[in-house]
Amino acid sequence: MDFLSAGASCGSAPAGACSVQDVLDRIGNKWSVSILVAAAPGPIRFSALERAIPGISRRMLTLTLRNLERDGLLLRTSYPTVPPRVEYSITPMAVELQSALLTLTTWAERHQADIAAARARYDER
Amino acid sequence: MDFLSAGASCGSAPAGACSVQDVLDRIGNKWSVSILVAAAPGPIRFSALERAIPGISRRMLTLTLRNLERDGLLLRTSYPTVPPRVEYSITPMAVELQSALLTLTTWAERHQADIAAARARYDER
DNA sequence: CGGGATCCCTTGCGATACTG
DNA sequence: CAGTATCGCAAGGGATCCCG
Repeated sequence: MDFLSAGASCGSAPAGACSVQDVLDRIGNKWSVSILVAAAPGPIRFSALERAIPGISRRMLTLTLRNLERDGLLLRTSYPTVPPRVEYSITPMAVELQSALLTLTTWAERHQADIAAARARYDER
Repeated sequence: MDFLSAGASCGSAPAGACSVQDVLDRIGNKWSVSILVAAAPGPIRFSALERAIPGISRRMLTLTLRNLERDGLLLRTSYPTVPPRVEYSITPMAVELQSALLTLTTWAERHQADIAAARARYDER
């Protein structure tokens, strides 16, 4: 059954996995979700993001911000002052994405114990 | 790979990103979703999976199957015949996960044009 | 302050060959 | 048929330094 039916062509994924894979390729990396969460609802400054996301490097913050901006999930606004000031806000599209991710969060929390149990059982052998 | 127990805290993620990150760490790789989709509702044999997922290598199919089985998302049943026969089925928990992913699919399809446009705009400069 | 450039290590993944 | 073992490349990501 393909209730995960896809619209566009998406390389070599089986029918149904395509669109999901597309999203995952964008936000399935180490920092995207953390940034999206931390940047909501915005605006928030670069240094504030850095402080809000423990463990992220300056490099990865910049890179991930660029990718999110490129996909239209973040809006970057720079003010040509001295010292410079840059603010990021999430777009309406990203807000909708967060709602979608909420479904995943619910699933994760509901089955977190089952997963732990399954792992324990598996690792025991 | 992550050998921490599933019950552990999500470490450095901001509040709210934790559970989602947890799911993404499991299925955010290259083949997990494709396999879950192809294996539904099951049972399906190893070679059938291999044929159903174009481009996957034997190695990655095996590895990803193991991880999914470990997390309790797939059930592996081997029949000690000659030649051997192994069947995989997705678990009820994985079925629920697919429903959750449907939300993401919907989002992806609805905004796929907007994303493409945002990218084009960004790349143009 | 908000990055870019460079270096380097680690991880993911593909290709290929072998096996019960 | 359903794997395992080994190799090697390339992407991901951290640390550090520099710069307008």
